[in-house]
Amino acid sequence: MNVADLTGLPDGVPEHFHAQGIEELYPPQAEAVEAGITEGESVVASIPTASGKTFIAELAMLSSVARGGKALYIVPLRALASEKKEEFEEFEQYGVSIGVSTGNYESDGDWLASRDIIVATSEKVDSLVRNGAKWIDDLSCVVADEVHLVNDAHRGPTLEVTLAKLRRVNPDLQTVALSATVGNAGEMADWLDATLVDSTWRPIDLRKGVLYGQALHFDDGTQQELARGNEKETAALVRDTLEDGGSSLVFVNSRRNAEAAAKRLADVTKTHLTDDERRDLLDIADQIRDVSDTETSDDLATAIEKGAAFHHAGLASDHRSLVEDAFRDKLIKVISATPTLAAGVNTPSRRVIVRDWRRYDGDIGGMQPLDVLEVHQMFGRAGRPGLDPHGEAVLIAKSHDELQELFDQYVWADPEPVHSKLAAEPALRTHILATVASGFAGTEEELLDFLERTLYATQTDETGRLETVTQHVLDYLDRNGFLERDDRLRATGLGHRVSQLYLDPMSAAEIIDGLRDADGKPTALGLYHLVSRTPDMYQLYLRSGDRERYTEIAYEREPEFLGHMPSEFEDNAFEDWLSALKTARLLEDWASELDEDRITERYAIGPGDIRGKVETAQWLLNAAERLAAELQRDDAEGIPSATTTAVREARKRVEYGVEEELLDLAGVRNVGRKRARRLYEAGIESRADLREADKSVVLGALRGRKKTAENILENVGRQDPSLDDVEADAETAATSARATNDGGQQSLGDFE
DNA sequence: TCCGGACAGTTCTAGACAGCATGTC
DNA sequence: CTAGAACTGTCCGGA
Repeated sequence: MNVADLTGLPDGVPEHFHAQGIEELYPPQAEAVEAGITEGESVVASIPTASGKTFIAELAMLSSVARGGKALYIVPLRALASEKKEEFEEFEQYGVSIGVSTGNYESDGDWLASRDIIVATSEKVDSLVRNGAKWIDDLSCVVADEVHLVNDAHRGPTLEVTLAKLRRVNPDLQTVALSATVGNAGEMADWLDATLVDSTWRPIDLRKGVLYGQALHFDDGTQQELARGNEKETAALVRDTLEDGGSSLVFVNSRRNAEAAAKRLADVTKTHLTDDERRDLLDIADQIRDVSDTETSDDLATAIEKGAAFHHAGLASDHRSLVEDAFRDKLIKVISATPTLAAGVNTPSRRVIVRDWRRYDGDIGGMQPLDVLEVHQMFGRAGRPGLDPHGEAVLIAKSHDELQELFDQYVWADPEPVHSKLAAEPALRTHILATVASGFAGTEEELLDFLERTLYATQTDETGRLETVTQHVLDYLDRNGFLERDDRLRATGLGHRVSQLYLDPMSAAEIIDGLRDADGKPTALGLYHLVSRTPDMYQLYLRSGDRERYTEIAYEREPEFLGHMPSEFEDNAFEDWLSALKTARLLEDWASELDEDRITERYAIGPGDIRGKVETAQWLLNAAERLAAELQRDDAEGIPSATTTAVREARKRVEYGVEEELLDLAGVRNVGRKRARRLYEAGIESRADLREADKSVVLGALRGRKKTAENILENVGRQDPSLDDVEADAETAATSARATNDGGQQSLGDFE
């Protein structure tokens, strides 16, 4: 089928595709068109990565928009939202408008309603439905990317329930689900009343193989000799690709391994760089160091100078995009990564090496082989269409037996079927409340009827399981005052609040208990601990020695904690409580202006983890504040206003990462925790001071950076922000330099 | 005296969505 | 329960 044969698209779009060099549709794309994708028919496309899924989505959405409709594209990760937005923006010239909505990147609500195509995460869509966004009713087409995610115990149910709700709101909704090749795509097609397009076709050839000793065995029966002295397998593979002019992606099973591998592989890549590349890499390394001055950041920069990099969730997001971009530009020759990269933004590579195919799993306390689906996702990163002759995906065997095992287990194996995880109690807790609160079900029958529309219902034969769990969950929600049940189901004011705030009801219950328990003004640590022990916060892991260390802190600061502290003999409960304490201490350190590198060192985490924890804490404390307000309204006991004030203060402190006295200053744009502290030390203690203060003192406190200082003065609304002819005050500058060195001396005493 | 290599024992483990108000891609 | 890479510490031998 030819692009010119496509009908139903906005004017100019077929020509646009043609100009892009797309003439003949790929077979799966043609199949999707035959299934009626441009005529509003629902389709489930189960096809490999990089075989033109986005194009299928575009056909569905653009034709829908051409008919006067509105399309929604659901992405699994925030990072993918902006990537997709950029791809779709090329259609703006044909009158199609694009909008994005994710938690950290919100376009104005009304503005969003006027967009033709909206890109959002599944959680954001869920939240928009809960909050009654009007434009949801106008949708004519929804595309769900990476639907196999319904298999994920944590985030899968959200996608599942969201799709069910969207289809319920609009029964004529065209549903397009894009999935990796999975074992049971047919079941998903049944669920969504869609035509199945199931194909393993790829635009460029993918050779899969296993390395054992010196021999690389491929699935087509060929073998390649890989000369290596005492070089490690991975290094030899990377070198071989490099000599062939290609780059490699190495998947390993822990962050530490990723960092260690990058360090070692840098010795291989450094001998394969041109002078130009070396210069560009130095520049990128500098940018990396600018992102954060932690050890992780420095290690990454050092590796990048030599043409290698690591990639994992402990990196700041700026780190990640710098690495991804430089890899796409072929400057970085190899990335060693944890699975973040397999699911993340598009980073294709000539060769993919899956070094570790087992991963530690805390639930069973040992190593567990990766899912076939996961390994295939990693494989799918091999080969850049149009650039590489073919892609290569390689596993590494340590014995002859393992060679055969890996072929059977991953190379030849079909991916597992995906299974709905909806029937788990934590998932239902939040979704049942939301379903009732946003009016999708007014009785238990209606609720069960709604749940019948989920993938879970189409997959299970086991009757009664869902009913039983639903009863448990309803009891729980009733008991905690989130809903009332007689012959009907009704969410209480509190229940509505919890649903809108996107909280797990269990988190809300924990927070409410804690706030009720507070008498007087709770401390920041107490509040950080409270939110850290909710199920919505990922807790830090207790390492050796931590148990003793935090037990001691727990007793020292016992009066500060809200709610009941489990006894030391309730093993699991106590451990969890201590993990939360460790997390709370991190937040307290951050809010006490402790340097980023000290924090990463103390908790053995990366700069990205600090941002993540801080962001979550901010969100949960905001929720706590609103819950307190809600209780004030319909509860005789209420929450004392001193508590609410303390919550707000704790949230602001964690948001800016500063002590209380800097809150005013840190709110000024371009003034972060460090600059605020320097200004304060120079005697400028508030925004008002900043507007009045001697300019040379301001400049001195900001270490003579004129441009920055002018911006800041402008942002704070100073009449005449110009700093021409102003010299930095020498004494202030000297003090400022000192203040930076031992800044954040508070609360250092407890360790080492 | 210093250094590297071999060896044994120890340590530690992936990921990341959401609110709100403001101000940016 | 079902691991394994990397790090740490120690000892030895050679220069």
